[in-house]
Amino acid sequence: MKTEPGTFSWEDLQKCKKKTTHWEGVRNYQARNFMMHEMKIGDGILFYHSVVKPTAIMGIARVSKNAYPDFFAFDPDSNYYDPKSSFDNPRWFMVDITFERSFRSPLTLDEIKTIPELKEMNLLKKGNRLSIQPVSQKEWNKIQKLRP
DNA sequence: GCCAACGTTGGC
DNA sequence: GCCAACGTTGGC
Repeated sequence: MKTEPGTFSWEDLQKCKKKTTHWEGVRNYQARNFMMHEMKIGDGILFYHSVVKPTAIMGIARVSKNAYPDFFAFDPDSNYYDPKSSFDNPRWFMVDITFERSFRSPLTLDEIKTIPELKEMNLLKKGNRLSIQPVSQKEWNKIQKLRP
């Protein structure tokens, strides 16, 4: 899961009550569908800081609640308000995520690029803009070895 | 700050 | 259903 640390950072997550937050504001259908259909309680998450250098995976979080309606879409005062999403027919969904552990040092995009096993990661693909991306088992295992 | 990539919108 | 215009993302 990608986030701009200026909006919501790895440190912010650790300051949350129970180190848990709802992942509101996803307004892309592919990312939404992935949350709705693929992400389940207990699944591992690589938490990635985009835009602000050094861009890097900061650590591991877990899905702690399956997808449910993103209620920020119902709030006219929210930046994430979407009048086309209603309580009865919600268009946008979110999951809850919980902090698990920080990497000793962030796994930077530059480092990821040097690792042959991670060459196929969605993160490295040109034009990739999706804020939530699947990670293969192989990639996951390799990253655990790099940052035990 | 630039710009490629790409998703969304809306007129037709 | 097409596609031009527009907005956003995000690495560089």
